[in-house]
Amino acid sequence: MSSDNSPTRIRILKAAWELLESNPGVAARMSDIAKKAGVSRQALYLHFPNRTELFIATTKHQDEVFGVQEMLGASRTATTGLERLDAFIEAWGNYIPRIFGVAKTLMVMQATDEDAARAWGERMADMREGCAAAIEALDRDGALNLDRDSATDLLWTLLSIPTWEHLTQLCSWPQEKYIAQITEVARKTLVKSAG
Amino acid sequence: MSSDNSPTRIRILKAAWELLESNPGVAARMSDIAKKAGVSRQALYLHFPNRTELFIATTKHQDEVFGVQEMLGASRTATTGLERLDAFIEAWGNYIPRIFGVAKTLMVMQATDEDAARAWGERMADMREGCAAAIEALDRDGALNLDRDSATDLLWTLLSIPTWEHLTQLCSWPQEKYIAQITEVARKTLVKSAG
DNA sequence: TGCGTCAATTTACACGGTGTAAATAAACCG
DNA sequence: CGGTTTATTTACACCGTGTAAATTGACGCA
Repeated sequence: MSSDNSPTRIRILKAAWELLESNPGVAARMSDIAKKAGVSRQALYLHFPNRTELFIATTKHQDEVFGVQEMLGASRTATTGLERLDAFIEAWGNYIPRIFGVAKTLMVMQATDEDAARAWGERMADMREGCAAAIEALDRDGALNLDRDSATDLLWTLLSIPTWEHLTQLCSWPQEKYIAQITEVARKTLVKSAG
Repeated sequence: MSSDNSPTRIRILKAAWELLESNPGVAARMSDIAKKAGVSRQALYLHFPNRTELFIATTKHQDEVFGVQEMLGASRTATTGLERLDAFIEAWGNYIPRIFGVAKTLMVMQATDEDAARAWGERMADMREGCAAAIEALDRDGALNLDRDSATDLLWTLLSIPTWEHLTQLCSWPQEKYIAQITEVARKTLVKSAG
């Protein structure tokens, strides 16, 4: 899926990735990334048109390495809607911490950079598809408490990265507590007469 | 509460405020603010040490003008815990759109600027107090479903600005729907056997 | 050996935005 | 009138991004 697999390109992506991860949202400078990749600053521009595109490429590379598609696809094998909801929350919820560093950076850049906003928007739209599918499964079971759109929006928000950040970083909830509580909230608000 | 009330200082704050509001998160440049305030760029530095402090002062000024304290205090007059929860959600939830422009800017700057992070953190800590008070009232009624801390964290997250932004901006929920649904979620997850 | 080419390096520079500094002007007040 | 405050103008240092150009080194190939 990547247009170029030259080893230095990969080295650069890895360097960017590590820097963003160690300092989420702060958006490392080009010179930092270059140094970490063992490459001159100008060399970065041989592989990426600008800083924003480098970061976008970093997220895409990350998705490739981790295989988001397969991961989220797993939840599709669940039989009942409720099982599927749980599986999706667990799959996505446990994926967030792995991508948080890069994701946060792109989220922050979104405010000032149109390309970053577009890239981030697409990524979140993909995620919403997963929410919609889980909600649909619930609805087919006749277990949905709300209209589909509202339910999808709500689940989408519950599973958003800022929500994860708020609970695990600001409130210092351990990851397991986050998963457990979000699952609880989702069930109580979305599933008909369920605890 | 403000240390200086010179008319130009106020004009500058108002200009910054309007600019941030019309373009949330993008962080207007000093020259833009100066132009809007009808003042030279350098004059800004006579009133504020730097850009970050100007924005921090802008939020404080805003809180003064709007009177957050009184607004949130109103929810304290409710008798039962449930009424109080509802009142708090409505008060704060309807306050968010008024401050969103400036708030978002500070949130974005938080990532790169320590002073902004500190100021924003304090503001959010204040808000958490309100959540804690509402939860406490619920608990006194014996109507709380969770331990106090977890419940407070959850309500705090539910009422966070990113959550509001996600639902009203990304999902284009009207403000009333936001209030109604958040109230619903809060009740279902926090209040013992309530719909 | 020599040529072309590709990747990367070095050096230099333009641009935009922040913040500092200094000299000047205008308004106000005693 | 002189002093103080407030703001203005101009200039500049600094930093980070992105563009450009000249240079080097390695590789394959005839």
